[in-house]
Amino acid sequence: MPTYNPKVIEPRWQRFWDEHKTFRTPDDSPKPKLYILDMFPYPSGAGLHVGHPEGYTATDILARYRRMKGWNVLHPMGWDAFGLPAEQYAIQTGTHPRVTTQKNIATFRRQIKMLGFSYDWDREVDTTDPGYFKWTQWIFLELYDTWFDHEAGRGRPIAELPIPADVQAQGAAAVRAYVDGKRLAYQALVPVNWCPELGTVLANEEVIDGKSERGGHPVVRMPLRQWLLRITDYAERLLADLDLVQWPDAIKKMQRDWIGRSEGAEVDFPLAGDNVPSHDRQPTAIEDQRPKIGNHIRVFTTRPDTLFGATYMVLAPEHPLVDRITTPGQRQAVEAYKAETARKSDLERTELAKTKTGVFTGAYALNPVNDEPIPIWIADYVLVSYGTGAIMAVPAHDERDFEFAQEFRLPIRPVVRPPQAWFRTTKVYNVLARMWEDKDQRFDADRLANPGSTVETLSNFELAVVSFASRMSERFGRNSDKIAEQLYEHRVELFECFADEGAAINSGPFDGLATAEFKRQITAWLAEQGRGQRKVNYKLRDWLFSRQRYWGEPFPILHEVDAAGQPTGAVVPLTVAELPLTLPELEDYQPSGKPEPPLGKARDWVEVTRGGKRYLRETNTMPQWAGSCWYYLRYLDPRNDQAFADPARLRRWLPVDLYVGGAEHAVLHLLYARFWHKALYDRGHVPGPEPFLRLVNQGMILGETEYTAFRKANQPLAWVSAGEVDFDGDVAVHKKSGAKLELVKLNEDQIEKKGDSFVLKDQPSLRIDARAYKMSKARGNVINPDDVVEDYGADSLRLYEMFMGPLEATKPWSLSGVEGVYRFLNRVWRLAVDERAERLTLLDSVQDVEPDKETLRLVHRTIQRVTDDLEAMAFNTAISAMMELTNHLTRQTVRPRSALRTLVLLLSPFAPHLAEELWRALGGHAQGGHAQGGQETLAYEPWPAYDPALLKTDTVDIAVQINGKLRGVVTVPADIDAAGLEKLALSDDKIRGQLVGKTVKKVIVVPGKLVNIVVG
RNA sequence: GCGUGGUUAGCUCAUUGGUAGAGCGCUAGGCUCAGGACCUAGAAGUAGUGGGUUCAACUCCCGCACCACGCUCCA
Repeated sequence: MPTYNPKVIEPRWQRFWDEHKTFRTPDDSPKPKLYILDMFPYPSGAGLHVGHPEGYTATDILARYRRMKGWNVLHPMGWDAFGLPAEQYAIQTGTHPRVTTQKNIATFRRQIKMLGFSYDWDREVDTTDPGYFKWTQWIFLELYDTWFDHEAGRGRPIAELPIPADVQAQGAAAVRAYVDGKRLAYQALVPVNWCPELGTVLANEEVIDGKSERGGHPVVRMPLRQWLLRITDYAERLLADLDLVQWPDAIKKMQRDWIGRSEGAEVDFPLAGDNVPSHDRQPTAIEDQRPKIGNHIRVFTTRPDTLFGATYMVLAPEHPLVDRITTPGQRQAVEAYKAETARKSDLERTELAKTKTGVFTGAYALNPVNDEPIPIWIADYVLVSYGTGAIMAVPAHDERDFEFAQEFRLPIRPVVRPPQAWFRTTKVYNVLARMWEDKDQRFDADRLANPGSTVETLSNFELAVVSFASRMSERFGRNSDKIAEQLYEHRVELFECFADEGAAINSGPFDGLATAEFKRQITAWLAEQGRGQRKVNYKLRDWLFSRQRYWGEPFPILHEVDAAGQPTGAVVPLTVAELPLTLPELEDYQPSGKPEPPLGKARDWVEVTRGGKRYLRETNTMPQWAGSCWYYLRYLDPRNDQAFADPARLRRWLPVDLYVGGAEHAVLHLLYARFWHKALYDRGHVPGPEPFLRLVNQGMILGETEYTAFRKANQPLAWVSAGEVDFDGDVAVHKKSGAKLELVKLNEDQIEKKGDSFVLKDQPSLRIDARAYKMSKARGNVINPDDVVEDYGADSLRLYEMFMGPLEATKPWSLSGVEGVYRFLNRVWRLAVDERAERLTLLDSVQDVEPDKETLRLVHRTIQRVTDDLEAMAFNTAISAMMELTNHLTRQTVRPRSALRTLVLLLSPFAPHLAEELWRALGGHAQGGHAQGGQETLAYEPWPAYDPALLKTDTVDIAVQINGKLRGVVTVPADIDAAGLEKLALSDDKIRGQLVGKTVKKVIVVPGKLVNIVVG
């Protein structure tokens, strides 16, 4: 056993930590608290991936480090175990998802424990455990019981919702509808992303380019009754409170973009003519989700200052007004266009956006600022889901409207005068400049007067500019700025679209106003006239919260039915005492192929009679996000069956001090969790407004770098250089010929670096492709952590994952890198242990002596570097520092025990098994007796401290530059002053020789660093 | 198309505007029957590219190229 054998020591220490509950976290410790959280995994059937241990190792290192620094660290782990794969497996095999899930959890738990993480396993949670989802359901009921008071800016109990008198007057049903329309959890008939393949609807966020995020199945849109969560009510606070957290700027930006706040105005354009039905009915609560219907078209604009430039309007093809306003003559064209749009997937709608399409409805609206009739079109570049689903088009000042107007020859009216700087970048300005110069007489007035001579030398564009400019020059001379301005006002079609801010023109009484001021005034005017109002719009949509699946949390909701079995619309929530509502057992999990949830098959479960009334249970289930929205709260009190967590514990541990996970959750999970947290906060259940104080995203780990050469198919010698190839990782195409090329995978020893690319060793003129790819089964480059642990041990895997590079970076896996850190751990082992001994014995060279000066300095320097690097989460450089110290100590024939003990403590958060073993060999704790785990573990040893006085050296090497070029190095006492340093540098033989015959103009002295002599 | 981050030794990365470094890998020698491991020594750099600021630029500013990630008709 004297050689380093992770297979023996790692399981032994894991058992030790388990049996002694070394990492159990007391809730009542006097030490300062620290909550270090990992994003818990979805336990898939494929087992742990090397990406998981990356973040988990980083947090484990910090947790272990902080414990040694005297903090009471909460570091838990659990399972996000509801979700599609287990259910898909059930459909295929008939195995209950619970069985599959428990099996997968067992695998994940084994794999994670095998890596020696210091979790408090007494706090393990599982989102599929009824004891857990009881409280997921409870939180849903809290949301159901909450409305958002926009005046107060916070959620309040539904009992406090004021009911308007006119609603009250309409009776109980109206009041119920009104209240239900205000709840944070509400039902609506909404167009959903129905995925026939998966048998479920998906959230917008789960649909990418018209396909499901998981599996890439096609998605179609259809209306369905759904549960939604009113996250949009919290948009403002979700945005503002980003200022309260220490997250990467990139993630904050992604959340801001996702919320997509824009300020502007809603403006009503009255419909012109008599093609509008005069009756106007109250929209129902469900219709309230859709654009307003009335005798006007309501639009949202961020540029109300351009209202005078609105020359047409566009409705989304799905806009409810379309059918009502379309004139008989246009109906056929409109219907055809609508059908065409409906056929297109979202992907096609955006990809084919190169040329704008649309159809005139035949109807007109009146511009509210000047009562001018403008045509109403439909076009798919207007989205029904954003704003009001309708726009006013200002082609002069909006790129999309500009393109559309050009396509359909609609009028363009400039209402904003661009600044001079912009004019100077235009083609018009360029023509004007050439016209004044007129080197080649092309713009000569006499020749212009004679049409025959100009046609072939001037383009139509030039001709238009020139003819207008020559008239203008009577008034403005050769002032291009003035003339361009005039041209813009009268011949705007000669310009590109200008979408920025400027001064108002062609806007009646508002002419001359700057954009910002114009916006203020026109918005006030619109409000006064009852034609519009200030409006803040969000890209964020309400959160579609139901899934037509089996393996998810059932909604704790009953729908009342009448004697005929038809729903009355009344909804009754379960009481807390009735929770958890568990899933019924099913015979089969096969989706029906229709959007009816599988739970509907469990009739006994669905049909409920209470108090003489009949009810049906809600058969939708919650999405996977639900359980992960609040798991960090449950860790604080995982077995509590009276509350989701004890308030005192919530106060003690929140917020999470550090949250580490993949950037793929940058928007969805983190936004949803923040939303729930804020709702809970408003209802007084959690102590602060934000759940996660600090967030760090680990980067992705790619497969090993692959080297690929290309050659023409069936021509073994017809190589093609990588520069001439379009290669996406799978298919290579010859740029010139368009021919598909054959790929040849190369080994590292077949290639070499030449310049900034790799070439074939045998044929150095042939460049090859070198890149690393995402790990995937299809590519066959997946690394299994089990294999790495089997071959090198958990400590090597941990250390390597941290040594690969900065935590946040994307980086390729390298087997030789793993071997490198494994050899490093072997060297550390051999620093202390006699490999030839039968039992664990220290080498004779390990002695109780004072370290020499250099060793002592290096030890303290290493403590400083490792400590600073840990604070900065720069694990890779910390490891590098320990390697340097190890290499130094290896060279010593006498190794001071104290130096080794320090190294072992520094290394212990990274490679805890090896460190524990060596710590024990080196004598363990001097006094003995620890609060937790006894004296036999180093887990609570004080972290080494360094003495700044010991970091200093007696002498330093100073660079001497002449005119900024290094010309010599002088060794001087470390504490020399500037004057002394200058004198020493100037008197250095080498430097004196260089200065012969030159005048010293200036000497720059930076004590401790360098001397720069500037000569003439 | 827009935004963010990046480009330093073969690889992965360090480098408060002041002498370009580390680890791994590589090469040679030692040890070994040999290989591996180990020990010793060594080579390896126009800091992507072009400008600017400065006594001095890898570092600050601007342009370009390439890579990664995010957003993408959001009115």
